[in-house]
Amino acid sequence: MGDLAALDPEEAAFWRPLIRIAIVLPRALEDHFLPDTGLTSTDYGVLVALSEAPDHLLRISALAATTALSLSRISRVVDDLARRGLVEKRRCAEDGRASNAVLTDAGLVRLEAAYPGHLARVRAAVFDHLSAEDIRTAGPVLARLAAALEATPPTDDC
Amino acid sequence: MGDLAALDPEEAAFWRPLIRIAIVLPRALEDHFLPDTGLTSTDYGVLVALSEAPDHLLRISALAATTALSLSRISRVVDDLARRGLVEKRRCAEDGRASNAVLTDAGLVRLEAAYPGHLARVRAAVFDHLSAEDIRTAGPVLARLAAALEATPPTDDC
DNA sequence: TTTTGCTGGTTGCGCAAGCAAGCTTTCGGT
DNA sequence: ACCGAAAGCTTGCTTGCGCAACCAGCAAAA
Repeated sequence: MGDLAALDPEEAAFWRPLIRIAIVLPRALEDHFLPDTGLTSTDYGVLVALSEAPDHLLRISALAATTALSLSRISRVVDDLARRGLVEKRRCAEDGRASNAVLTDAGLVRLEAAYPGHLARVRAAVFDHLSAEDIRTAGPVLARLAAALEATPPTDDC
Repeated sequence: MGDLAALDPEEAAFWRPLIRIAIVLPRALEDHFLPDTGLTSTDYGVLVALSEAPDHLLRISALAATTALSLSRISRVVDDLARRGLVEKRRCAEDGRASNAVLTDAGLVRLEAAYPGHLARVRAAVFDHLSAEDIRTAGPVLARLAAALEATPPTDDC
């Protein structure tokens, strides 16, 4: 939703599409997740994060950070995935407060089954509409922006 | 959340930051809305849409489209804004089924009060971290992508 | 003019998600 | 060894949101 007046035209031409994408893209992908795979996009994100972790194992809190979800939400999502057998929840040996989530074989199978369809959706939604040149030029800019957003939390001044 | 394996490196370097931004950016902005302005970012979006419309007036359904929200959601949001006096809801004269939402003076005042703070947040979150060059090169790519996303709804094939 | 169907919007309900408070385990200081 | 504080979740409650079912007004056919 725009401000525009006080952004110069080039900023506005960057900003407008950006928030629009941020709003529309996730929904566009999400819509097909449950029907196609029996997984929420959140579920999928958790499974992906685990699949990329050493030993397919992550702390609950690490999972919250990498998925950008709250601790409370992750707690419930992991419980749910555990009940469905896609993940196992283990009390951490060296710290009795902590828990680890581990990807089960069933979870990996499920993830691999979901992957191709998801990839096809991503291509259809995004890459089919952009040239290689587009991707090469905009990629680094997006990377810088993403990095900046990750770093913001500390003491947000005015 | 990533796929990566089957995306080539440049695609992955575009995709990864993009979904991350789509997830993190809206939350980063949203967090300050309510405390700062007494408005949800959704409320704000509705007020902006009205402020840009001729006569500060839009059909409920048009509002749903421009804010990318469901009809049911918009219906409730507008009711709420109306109860708070920021918007007026009028039965449409030439079509008895339809309703129009009109921005009230109080609504405009509220919007103008919220604007500078929001703009500052946007600058702090986004533009402070990007060069003019970044904005100029990535803007058109984002515009193309946004346009493609708007156009997708009709019969999503494989 | 009545009936059938469509369009615009609203309401009932369920789900995802966050916040705040709570519980347990650990750690640092004494 | 003990006590207070902090870390790492978990649980209760509230909110934002969409879907599906619904109702009212219009429109086209009968």
